[in-house]
Amino acid sequence: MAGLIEPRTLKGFRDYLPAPMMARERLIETAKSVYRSYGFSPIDTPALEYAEILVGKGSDETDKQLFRFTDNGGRDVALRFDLTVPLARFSAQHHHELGLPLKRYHIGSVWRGETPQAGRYREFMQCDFDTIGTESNASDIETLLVIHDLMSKIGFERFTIRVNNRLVLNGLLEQQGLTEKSVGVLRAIDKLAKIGRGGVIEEMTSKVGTTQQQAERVLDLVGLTGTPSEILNQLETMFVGNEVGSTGTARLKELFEACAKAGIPSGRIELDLTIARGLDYYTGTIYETFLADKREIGSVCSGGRYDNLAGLFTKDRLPGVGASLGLDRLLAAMELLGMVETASTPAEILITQFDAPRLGDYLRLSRLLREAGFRVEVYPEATKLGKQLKYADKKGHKLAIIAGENEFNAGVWQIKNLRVQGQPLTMSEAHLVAELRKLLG
RNA sequence: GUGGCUAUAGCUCAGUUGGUUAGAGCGCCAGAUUGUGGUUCUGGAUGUCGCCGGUUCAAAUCCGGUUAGCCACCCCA
Repeated sequence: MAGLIEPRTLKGFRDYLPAPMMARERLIETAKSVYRSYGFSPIDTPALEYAEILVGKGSDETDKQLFRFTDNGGRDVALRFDLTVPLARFSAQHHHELGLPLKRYHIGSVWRGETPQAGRYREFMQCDFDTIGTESNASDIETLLVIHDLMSKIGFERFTIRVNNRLVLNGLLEQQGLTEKSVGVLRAIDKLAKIGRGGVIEEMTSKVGTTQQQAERVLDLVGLTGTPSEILNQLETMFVGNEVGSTGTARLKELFEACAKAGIPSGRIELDLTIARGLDYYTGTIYETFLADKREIGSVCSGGRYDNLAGLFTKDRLPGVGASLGLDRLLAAMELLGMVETASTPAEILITQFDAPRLGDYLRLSRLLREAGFRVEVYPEATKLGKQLKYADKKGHKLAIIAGENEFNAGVWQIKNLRVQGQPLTMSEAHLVAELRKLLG
């Protein structure tokens, strides 16, 4: 046959096979339930927006990475590259009808036309949650609690949420007379872990245009060590008379104290003055979450406070705070850490089809078991039993139910536990559900 | 967007200085076992060597282009 079209996917885009897709859906379910447990409501927005809504609202980089084109009606449109800018538009448009504060979560795909690398794709999913319309530090603290619960509900024990506050950084920059160059300086500081002290100084002096002395001084301050409270005490002293720095310090102090009282294990939250976040719109608290066992993969949940989210869309001032779970990156880490189950079926029970004329009985049982809350699949063909069991084994069903003439005559069902070796159980239908519950525990 | 590395069976890869019909392991299919999986044994199928073009008597092998993956820069989830 000539003229076959080669099946292929676009650069940076990919298919999801059942096993990873099930892990992905589980992750999304977990995220939703945590968000809902704090009272965040779901919303959605269109994937495609007028380009003017998206252009220039992120960084220069995001403009370059936009998937942008003219639609059939001649409109200049683009795919969203994050969920925050759509949220800004959404808030400006709807906050009057919804009221403030607005707590929303938003799970959806975003697109960036950047060069793909491991764990970085042109289409990926974000799971954002934000609190709009309040400047209260309580929301900053709650955001951190949500991140913490999210990570532990997903199943991570060894992770740290690094916290900082832009006001502290701004205070430092103000004292060094670097306010004008803050974006470049912060971007350089953000790279400290990656390129080292010398690299950061080099970048600051050559690219950003600070003096050697300014660069060193900034790094000294940012590199303060000790427990959070020790560092905060030093900052407090340093910022006497500096309002911006003092406010940032006070907010961080309240955050650490409240988290301790709320029962977050110490050590899971770190004060790290070097995290700056590249995004220009953050103005207060900043969060980054690292997996202790997969630090190199980068932050899996990041966010922060922005005090004027929708300034480009409305004169109403809409401060907010929130964070975004990097679903695909997290999933890649979980795969590497062996946290993803290998089963490729959601069904826990396979009913084999032994006697084709008994199809009705198999289907009746399957409905009865589904009614009882089990996920049940009936094998579609009455082929050799060995083949059906092999299928169950491969797909990851936990139990198989078998019945042929012998069983039907005796009025029983046979249960085979595929996770262990051994003799199958046989029992009447009356006892079946209870036994299955026990086996699937 | 810039630079580097890579591309051989469904998957992971081998293929010696270009030389006849391109290999292995795993997986897949069938049988041993016509009522019982994951172990074992036996047999079997599968490739225009990513794609296009060039050099050559001869290309999986060399050259150019292209597409995709990976890595670095940049940025970020």
